[in-house]
Amino acid sequence: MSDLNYHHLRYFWAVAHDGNLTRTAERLNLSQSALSSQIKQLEERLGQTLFERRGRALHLTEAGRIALDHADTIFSAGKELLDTLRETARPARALRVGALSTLSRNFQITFLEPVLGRPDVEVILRSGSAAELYAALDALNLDVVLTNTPPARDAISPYLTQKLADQTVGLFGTPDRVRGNRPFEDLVAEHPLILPTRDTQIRNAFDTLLARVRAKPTIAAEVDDMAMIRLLALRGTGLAVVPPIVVKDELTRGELVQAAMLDLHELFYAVTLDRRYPNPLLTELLAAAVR
Amino acid sequence: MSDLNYHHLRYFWAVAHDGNLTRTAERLNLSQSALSSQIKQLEERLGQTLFERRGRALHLTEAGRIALDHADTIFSAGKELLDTLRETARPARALRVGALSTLSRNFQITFLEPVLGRPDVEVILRSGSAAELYAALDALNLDVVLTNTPPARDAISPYLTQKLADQTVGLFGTPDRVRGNRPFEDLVAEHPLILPTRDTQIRNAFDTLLARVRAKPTIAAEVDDMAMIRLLALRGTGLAVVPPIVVKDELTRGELVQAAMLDLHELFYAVTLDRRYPNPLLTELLAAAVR
DNA sequence: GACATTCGTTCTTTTTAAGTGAACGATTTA
DNA sequence: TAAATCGTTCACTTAAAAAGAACGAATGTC
Repeated sequence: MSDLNYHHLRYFWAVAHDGNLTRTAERLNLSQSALSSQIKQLEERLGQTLFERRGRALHLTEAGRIALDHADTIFSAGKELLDTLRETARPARALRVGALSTLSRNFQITFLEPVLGRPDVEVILRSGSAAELYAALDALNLDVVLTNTPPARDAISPYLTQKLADQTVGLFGTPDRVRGNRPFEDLVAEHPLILPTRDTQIRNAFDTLLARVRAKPTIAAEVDDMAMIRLLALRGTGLAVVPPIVVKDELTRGELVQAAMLDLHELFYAVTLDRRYPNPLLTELLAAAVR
Repeated sequence: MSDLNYHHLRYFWAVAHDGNLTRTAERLNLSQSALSSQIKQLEERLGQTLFERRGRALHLTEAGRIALDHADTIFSAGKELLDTLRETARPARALRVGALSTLSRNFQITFLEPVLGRPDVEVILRSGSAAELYAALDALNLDVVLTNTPPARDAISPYLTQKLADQTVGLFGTPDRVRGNRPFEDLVAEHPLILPTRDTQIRNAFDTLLARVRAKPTIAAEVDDMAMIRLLALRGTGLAVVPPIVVKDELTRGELVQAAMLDLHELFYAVTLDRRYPNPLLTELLAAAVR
């Protein structure tokens, strides 16, 4: 049975990360001597010096580096224990969701529906750019990021990406603009288009489709916000290139109609960190989304 | 900064694994009340009960299970820290090698050469059957297992297998037995053979070769020990089917000569566990072996 | 080079946490 | 039903953590 003193190890860990004993002591509201003597005791217990005293500075020895690696493991697990129990203990359990600013609100609502309105669940929704959202996910400030552009996949990626939905993309416009059943080529030749901006998968696929039929349409707008695309279509600016969920309500009310369905798909993803103890609410939502 | 008390957590961890507070106290040479009051303090710090008191027994709550999982992580990292530093601190650093009993000693020496004779390195060599060696590897009593038969590969295998050498197999005999340049079919028809036992890759491949030339040789011996094959060849019992490294010295001294080289290969492997902090000596050896 | 400042270490004393043993209540066992 | 067992609480004792002063060595400034 180990009799490592974890209290001493934590002081070592704090000093090792800071590199200066006096400053660490101030930060922890301790005297220098408390730190100094307890790190010394740890060194005696381990049978090796962890710091090389060069001048007034402390430099990690090889043994110190080994100890620091293990201490990182130990104290991050300790932090995660506190965080997890803090959440478990809350009367209202929290689910923190980040969504790309440009992502359909209807889609977000549909995804969150299983937990919305429950008295024991607090949903915290944040929107932002991909970079902002992934930073927050990394900092454990978000449980999940909803996006239509998954992060790059490589061997060292800390992310888990789950596909939630696959929406066929269509052309939509006001009833006066959309008459009868017209071929795609004619539609894009006749009507100005309201397109997503270039850095989206829909846009890329759409441009490919245009190239294939050698079309050179008038582009009325390029917008990075689905809600704005919807509003522009509603005021008659042109035909919108979006998944139907974006304009669901307007379709129901007959304010917008479908001009054509395209052989294009927008995919929706949930991106999470591979956490040892994932938020149970999230597990629940992801399970519901794939049914 | 976390202010979790790891000393309290360790007591909780010990009781949780044992399931009985009194027995745990005895084992740790403490009073019951020391355990009871410190676990109570931990519960207060965490804001949740970790044990449900049913009758006189303690049962883990959900929070208790979460805490136990994290504690397992924490204290196994703590143990590994102690183990690692204990090894690092030894004046003679240890490398524990297991080798299949039947494996060429010359090969073993060649592999270990970079660390043999160094004053700061102690090499511990064990031989045994595959099953014995893998059990010792699993129990962390060995750093590496040298073998000519790698373990089965599957997704949950804890082993890392590295190929070290690829030796072409030949026929070897005493000079009086080996005259001129004879075809393989003639050699095996004329001379009794000294073969590895059936459960080896060499033997399997050799039997296939025999079948291909429709040969029915006289088998003088089937041996599971390379050193014994060498001795039998030396005393003129027949032609030995082995990689040259097995009879390296005898070839140099002219006590044995090569009758033929075969289109057969014996592979040598190093098998290790995927450890977070591998023995540096081993890392060094494996790097040298592939150069 | 002289002097001032800064950093970490050591020592003694004070404060806080860990541990003991007795008493007790609740549960289990025979 | 009585005895045994288990965990909890309390008052007290022991051990560990922490403070503050003194000090030596290194670093920085003029």
